[in-house]
Amino acid sequence: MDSELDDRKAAILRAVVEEYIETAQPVGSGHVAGRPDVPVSSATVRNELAALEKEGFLVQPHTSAGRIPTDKGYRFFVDRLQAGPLDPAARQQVREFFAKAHGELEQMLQDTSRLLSQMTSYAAVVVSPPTEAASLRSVQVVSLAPKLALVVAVLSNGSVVKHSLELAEEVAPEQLGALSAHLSAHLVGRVALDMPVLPATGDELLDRLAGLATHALSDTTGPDHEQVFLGGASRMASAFDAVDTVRSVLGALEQQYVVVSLLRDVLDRGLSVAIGHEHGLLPLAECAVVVAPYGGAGGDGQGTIGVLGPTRMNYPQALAAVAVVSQRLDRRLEEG
Amino acid sequence: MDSELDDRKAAILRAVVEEYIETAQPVGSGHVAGRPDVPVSSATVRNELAALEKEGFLVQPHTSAGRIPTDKGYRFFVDRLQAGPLDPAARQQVREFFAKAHGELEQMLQDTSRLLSQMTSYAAVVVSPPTEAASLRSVQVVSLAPKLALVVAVLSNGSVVKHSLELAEEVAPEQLGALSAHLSAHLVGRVALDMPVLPATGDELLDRLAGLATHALSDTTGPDHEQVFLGGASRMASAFDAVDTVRSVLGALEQQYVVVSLLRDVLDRGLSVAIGHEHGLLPLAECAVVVAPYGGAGGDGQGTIGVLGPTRMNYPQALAAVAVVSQRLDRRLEEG
DNA sequence: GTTGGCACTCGAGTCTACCGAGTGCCAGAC
DNA sequence: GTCTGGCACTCGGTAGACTCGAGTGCCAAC
Repeated sequence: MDSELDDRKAAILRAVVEEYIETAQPVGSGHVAGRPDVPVSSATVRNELAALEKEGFLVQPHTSAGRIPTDKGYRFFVDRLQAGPLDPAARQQVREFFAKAHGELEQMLQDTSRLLSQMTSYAAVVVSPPTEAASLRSVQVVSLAPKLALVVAVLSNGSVVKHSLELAEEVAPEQLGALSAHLSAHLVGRVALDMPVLPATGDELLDRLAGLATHALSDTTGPDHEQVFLGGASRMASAFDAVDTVRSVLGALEQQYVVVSLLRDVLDRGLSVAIGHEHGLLPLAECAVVVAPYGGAGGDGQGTIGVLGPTRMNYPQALAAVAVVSQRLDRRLEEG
Repeated sequence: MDSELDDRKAAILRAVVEEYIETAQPVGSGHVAGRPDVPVSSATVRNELAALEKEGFLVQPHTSAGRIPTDKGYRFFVDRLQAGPLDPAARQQVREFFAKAHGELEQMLQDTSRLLSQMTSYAAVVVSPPTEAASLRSVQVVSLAPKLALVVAVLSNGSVVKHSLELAEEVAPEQLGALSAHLSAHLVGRVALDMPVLPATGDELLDRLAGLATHALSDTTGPDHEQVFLGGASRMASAFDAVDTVRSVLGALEQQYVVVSLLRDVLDRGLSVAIGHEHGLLPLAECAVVVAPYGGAGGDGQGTIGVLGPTRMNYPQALAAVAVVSQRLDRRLEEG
């Protein structure tokens, strides 16, 4: 890495990033030179700015304009960021939220995405923990129509999965009862992901239905069945002024699998922030995302939360918000 | 009503609306005079335009510009609209969609909102049928943690509702089993909305838990528990050029109860189209909505579908799309 | 009642000039 | 050497002048 910048360059770069995040205007040497941590003249700053531009940390929209950070510039800034504490008002807001948060997991995650969005004034995403790691607490098959039944399973993390079964012939309610009992006996307590082949019972119809049901269950509990809760997408409209950018960003957010794989990818690479082109998604090239995992302690699998904003987002605030919310969510899930 | 327009005025108004919907530009007398159904000179058209403006059907953005329809102008246009047939390509698209649509109700409704959005290139909303009218097919209480249980109910329309129960003391699994049986015996087959007070069993704990559970169920199956599926919200970004409008519209769409009550309100007033200020929602003042009910035949309650676009939306297309999709959805739900 | 003609209006686009924030570079000071 | 003040230069943005053209309202004539 050539990101060995001397102290002064680092201070100047940080100043430019901070100023640009605040004003959204290209930053000139004069604005930086005034600062207490940059005790040199604007001429010196200009020389340094030129050097920083040559090294790829800054760009000039055009000659005789100020500088704007590149993705690389933001990256340098974020990497040196010591996590500042969240401001007390926001802290209080989080505390109150989790004091009141009760009831269904899904509802809470949805509300959490709203909370995060409100705290940061960017869009927020909460991905539920995958159901793979959870164990089955209950399995039941319910008849809906003569040739239609529904498998309903309750998992240890409180989520409920269901899948309809289209039956080739009519099945008597008693047989569905026997099926439910058979499935319960062999599946309850097992990890949801590995659906075993059930032992034959001698009853051909029962065995066939059991096969259908286990197949259906592994369909709905397998990977790629995370739920995505998106909050505050409308705030992306204020984050960009080009209406085209807004549309492409919102379009990308509508595709849940894009969001899920983005967050997963970032975490897999050991990052907590991905800026602009660092993640490969073209429609989100002007966005940065701040992510954190949550859960996983109780063996129930990890979920992810994230904040999505423009690359010139308020990183300290976003990092602090994501950190504190993920911690609280952790604690909450451990309590059950 | 003063909307007694003679034939020529009506034809001119229709021409202006059509032209404006197509071009998004103020329409001048010259463009209208050329048409086959307006066989008069532009001077005559000008006189009529001035009259239409005085009666409130049109406005002029500024002197010496063409005319733009008002909400009242669109209303007149829509009321005289004879429902044209959907173009064959879209018809085919719908057919294919419903041929493939299988599985869960929720998934299908979500996909339907995407379909509608794609057909019209506006945002689309699907509100699930309320669970009030459905009957209970199964009730079960499952233990999640020592002091936490989950009531899970399956309804006749295939939806599954759940509600967590926070218990004051630890309850043995056998007792939850007894509770499930007790609830099943008295609730299965009943309409979800009217939860009765269960007869006393002599077991004080059981009765107390049963009370908790029925209360929880009426909580989740009562009114205001419709699910809302929103598709293609990002398309609203292209519908307006003011970024502020986009943000306020998207913000309104994020609040589900706003959407639900908007659609319900429109249907209650016997309308299938609400334009601009006709519905009272300020953030959606520049939007029009085309709605239709679906379902309700099997006694399972009516749901609603709708298309939301700018007031200058393509009404014939939207009306046709909404009509055909709601019909198909109807048929689909009757099949089960 | 309808029409062609005409004077008028006003937004949009083009061109110009100007201002000012910002740059790069250089010569001199520390 | 490194920093700094000075200076010439660049270039986007704004404001004013001008033109163009689509559109209007009105009136006299058919």
